[in-house]
Amino acid sequence: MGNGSEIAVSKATLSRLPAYLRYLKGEAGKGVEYVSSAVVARDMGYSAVGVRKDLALASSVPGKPGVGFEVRRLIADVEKFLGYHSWTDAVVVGAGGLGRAILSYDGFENYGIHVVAAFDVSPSKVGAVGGKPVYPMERLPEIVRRNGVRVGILTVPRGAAQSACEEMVRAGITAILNFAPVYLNVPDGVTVKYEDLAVSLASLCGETPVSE
Amino acid sequence: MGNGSEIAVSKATLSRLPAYLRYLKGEAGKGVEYVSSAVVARDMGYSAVGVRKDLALASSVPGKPGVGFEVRRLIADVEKFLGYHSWTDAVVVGAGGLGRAILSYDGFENYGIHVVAAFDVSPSKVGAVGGKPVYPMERLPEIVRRNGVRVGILTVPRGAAQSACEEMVRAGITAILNFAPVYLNVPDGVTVKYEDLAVSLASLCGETPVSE
DNA sequence: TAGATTGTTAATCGATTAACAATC
DNA sequence: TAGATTGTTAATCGATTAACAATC
Repeated sequence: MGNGSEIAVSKATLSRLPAYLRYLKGEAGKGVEYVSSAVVARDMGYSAVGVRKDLALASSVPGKPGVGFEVRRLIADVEKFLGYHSWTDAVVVGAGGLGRAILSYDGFENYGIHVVAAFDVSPSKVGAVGGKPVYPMERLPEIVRRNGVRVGILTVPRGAAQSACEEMVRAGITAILNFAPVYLNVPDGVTVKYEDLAVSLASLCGETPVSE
Repeated sequence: MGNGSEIAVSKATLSRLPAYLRYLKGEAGKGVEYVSSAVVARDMGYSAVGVRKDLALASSVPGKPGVGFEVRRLIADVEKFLGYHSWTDAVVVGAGGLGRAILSYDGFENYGIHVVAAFDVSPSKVGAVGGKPVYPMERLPEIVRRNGVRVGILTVPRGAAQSACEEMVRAGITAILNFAPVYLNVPDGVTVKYEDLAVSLASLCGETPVSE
């Protein structure tokens, strides 16, 4: 679809680009103006050729032979490439510990994500957290529709996840970031991404060299 | 290393196994006793042959032609295969909103992860959350060493992340799950896994079909 | 110019898909 | 036995690595 001039970008590259961004921002903060693919590769544990291929794809300007890539321009290019400048609205469903932590999380704004509001079944949770309103669950459809929100962050307890998910889908949510450690049954056209903190941690442990 | 009888298991398979586990537990909860690769594939959006290859690797018993795999046994086998039954201790550094949410998170126990304690520089955070102690930061080395903890969960604000990370490494932590949205500089032998909530959400948004 | 570093083309590697015989 | 579903072997596909000419 589109005009056919799109560049094919591999999934693997796409998953690495946010890591470059994080690294480059760190270097920029240290006052580094140029980076070479060799240095980036060493610091990040990638191969230099891989880094060049990835960056060539996202950079608006080719790297300078003998010099490398300009850090500040590269940051802007990668952000643009990833679409972090086009804003996306999201809602949080479940205003318990994790939901509240997410409401106060300052990292989203940098990625073009705007958390609109949170929702909870419990009247005691209604109010505001981190400057964001927490509404009773009944208002979910109204607010999702009014703002045309497509993305929802699900942070309810395990047992409430499936039914909350169904409410979200009914309200018009089509992409769910699920923190509840359960499998969600969703209709076609709805994407679920599982953000299982325990799995992340377990996979990290798996990488720890097990000595004897 | 080892006795040479180890089976090569692809990274791709390893990353899918926790997803199978989540799905299988959901089915078990519904009372399903057997699943076929075709059904799993349809529900999870994989290919049936891929599912068979993955499950063959983790299952202790071959699937029965004409019937499929026994759900309960498969769950036990996959858990065993992933090593979720060998306990790993972990500490949380940073007892703010996210740190406290993780302390009360009930999902870790199922994955063989035991959160020992949390630490915070602020005296006002010291105490207990979710039945877990929160100690002042000074006690990190002592408690990490005494328990032989290798895994740390970093949930301090962005600006404090690098120095907290260094304290963790000094104390003996060799694997860090980093929730701060910054690149961490660590010595060789230390693994960092970036758990950037914003990146997860952004990548989810990227999968949302952009209409016109 | 010389040195460093780039981008590209070809070769390798790993993972997925296709085809099919084996078996409950 | 017949049908469904399995596991395996070969073919395809995608991504990474190696080799090298181009260029600041």
